[in-house]
Amino acid sequence: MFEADFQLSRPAHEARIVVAMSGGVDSSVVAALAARTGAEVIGITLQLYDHGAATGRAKSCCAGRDIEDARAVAERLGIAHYVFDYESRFRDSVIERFADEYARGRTPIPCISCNQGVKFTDLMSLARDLGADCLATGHYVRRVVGPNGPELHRAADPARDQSYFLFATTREQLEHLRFPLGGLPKPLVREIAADLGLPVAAKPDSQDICFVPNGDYASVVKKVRPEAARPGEIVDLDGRLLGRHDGLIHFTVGQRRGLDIGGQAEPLYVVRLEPETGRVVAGPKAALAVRGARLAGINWLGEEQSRGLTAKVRSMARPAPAELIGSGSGSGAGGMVRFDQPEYGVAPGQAAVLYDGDRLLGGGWIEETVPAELAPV
RNA sequence: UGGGGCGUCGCCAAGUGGUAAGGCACCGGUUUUUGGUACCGGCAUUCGCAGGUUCGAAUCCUGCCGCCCCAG
Repeated sequence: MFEADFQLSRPAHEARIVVAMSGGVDSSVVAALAARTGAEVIGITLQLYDHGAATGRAKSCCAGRDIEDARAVAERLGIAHYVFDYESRFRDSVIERFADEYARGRTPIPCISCNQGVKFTDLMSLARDLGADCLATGHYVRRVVGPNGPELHRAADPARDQSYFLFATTREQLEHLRFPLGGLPKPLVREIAADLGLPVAAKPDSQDICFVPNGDYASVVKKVRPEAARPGEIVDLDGRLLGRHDGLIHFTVGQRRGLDIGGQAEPLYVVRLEPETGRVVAGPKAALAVRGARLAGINWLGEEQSRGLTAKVRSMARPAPAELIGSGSGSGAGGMVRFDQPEYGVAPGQAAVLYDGDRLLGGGWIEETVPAELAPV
């Protein structure tokens, strides 16, 4: 049977591990693996949003049914389990920000806000209060102890890698975090769950935004920021009117479907959003090519580095050769990432995450992009 | 109310006697712990309308309707 290494600094039987349990297969297996080490294990589940509306949804997390699942798993494993109500905190730090970003014509990544705020700040502080040696989660990333301390690496299975969502993790946080699934293929995780008879073994993977029912994120934004749904014009690259839309919140850069403009020789994509005028600018795929992006709020988890990097502008992209130029020093600075080859569908509000091989060095928030036709950045 | 042109799926558009291409849009699915992309599948028994010729018409003929252009 698989034994996970929780990289504890003292004998397991003296250690206390807090596991963030969402109610899904992954974090349930983490709890099981933690229990198997002989350490004292405490499962914590945060109730994050309207559990009434989410009850019964199969592919959600952190609400209603999932909390019951987490509780059942903890019971099965014979570990302590606590549920905390973090709805208001989640609403402020994730949902409100999510809506604000869309209202500004940007495209947010709520999963990163959630990891940084609720999970790696609030939950971690809970874990500390409980005297935990570490906080373990079900993220598919690897924590590798290097010569200069812990490093964050991509998951062994690139198809499951979640490092993109963790780029803003601080060194302090990484010190206390553990990711026992980072080296495992997903099928093995399910196998472990099945072997242990965990009730969630066959539960579907979560997907889409957890607090958005039916994938209709625009209605969530409208509910929080009613003023964000202003109709406007759809124009081409030269400003010619092509059609109309029901609000910027329905679009993101690189999007093809939903423009509802026919009669074209080739597909039209959203090239950019103009919150000031309320216009959606559409153009051919070639107009999507960007050579670089200006970043803000850069976080360095590893050593600062500008050359020999690869960058991901979306979670499931293959890391593309890039360099970072004009970067200030230290975390929080701005900079410009330049891609060796053009990237497509890069939206402000998304993240550019930097790697050196498998190691995640850091990343930043995309403020604006540099079209490929313009002079090299 | 003289002349010319045009009317094929929501849009663009092939097809001029042999039994309706394609693109865009749209819809569905697959992929995916963000948005999105990509991929796969679906999408006109019918060609402005009504007659006629023909074994057979969107394609030929006649009439009507509509739109556009030129000229008055």
